[in-house]
Amino acid sequence: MNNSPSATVCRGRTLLTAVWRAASHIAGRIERRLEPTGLSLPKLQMLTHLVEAGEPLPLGQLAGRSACAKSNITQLVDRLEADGLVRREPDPEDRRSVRAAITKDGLRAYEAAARAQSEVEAELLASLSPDEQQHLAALLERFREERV
Amino acid sequence: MNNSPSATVCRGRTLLTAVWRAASHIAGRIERRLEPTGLSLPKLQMLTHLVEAGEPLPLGQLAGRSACAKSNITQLVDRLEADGLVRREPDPEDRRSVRAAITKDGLRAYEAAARAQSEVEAELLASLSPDEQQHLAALLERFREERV
DNA sequence: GGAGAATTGTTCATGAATGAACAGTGTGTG
DNA sequence: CACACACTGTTCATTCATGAACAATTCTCC
Repeated sequence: MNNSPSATVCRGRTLLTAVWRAASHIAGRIERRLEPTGLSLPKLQMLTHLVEAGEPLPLGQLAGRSACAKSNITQLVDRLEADGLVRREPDPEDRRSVRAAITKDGLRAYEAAARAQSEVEAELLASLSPDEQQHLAALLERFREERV
Repeated sequence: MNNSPSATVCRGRTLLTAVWRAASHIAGRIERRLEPTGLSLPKLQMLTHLVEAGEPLPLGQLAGRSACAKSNITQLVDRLEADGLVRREPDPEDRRSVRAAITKDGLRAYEAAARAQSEVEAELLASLSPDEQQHLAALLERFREERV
């Protein structure tokens, strides 16, 4: 999704590309539904972390939870701050650290976007029975089990 | 994959994120293995289209086959041309059109990269029996069947 | 206590993607 | 024939992602 129906790559006929296409399809659907909220998937992700944490988070924490580079967070927070959805605040305990705090507007945007996301997810999951969902999750998990 | 172990997005605990994580994981593995060849996944994808077509392709064709924006192809071909892996040639039949032709260097790079890609795919697929692969593919396909 | 190492966030250069706007070219149809 | 329309690729502004280099701060340990 790299944000967006983003990631394109692929093609070929293998199972791996099927996984990739499914992921792109999902991300695309969600992002389209997110449009009216003005949030992108990466932005929603940031807000979600902040809401779930229930308190301002140091940018490094955000990078960790999103599994992405610190420099990416710097920029993402720049944009969120420009949108007025997040505020940077200094950490008195550690002067190296900067914490991101969600604003009232940020919370409002989050709520609408989270709802939209859930709707799409529900729609997509409706294609599969609970059993099938479980099975799919189990199969996907296997790719990550490294024996290397 | 935006390239890259690219797309990060995600998080949450749903099945959808499992799909996304699996895709990122696969892309990441392939891109790491591609590093010595100097090709990224998107670049390899372009070369693959050209090799499979067996002839120079108009940029619009490439955009269609990769399911991405034309402007992205313009840039991708710019970079491939800078690398000496592809050549732009005018189409005498239609002066609007520009065709991308793979060079000898491009073919060499493609061969090495395609080999690397196959290796990784084989490694990953080894985690699943043929039956499971089929099942997984079928399940993933369901997401794309729209009843909307 | 002070020197060296580790951590935190920023900056910069680059790659990959999008969409809007644009300039040339080709194709009708009246 | 000419005008309107459609198509092709490029340019531009923007987003999202990475990794390397850096400044400030904190930690460690002699």
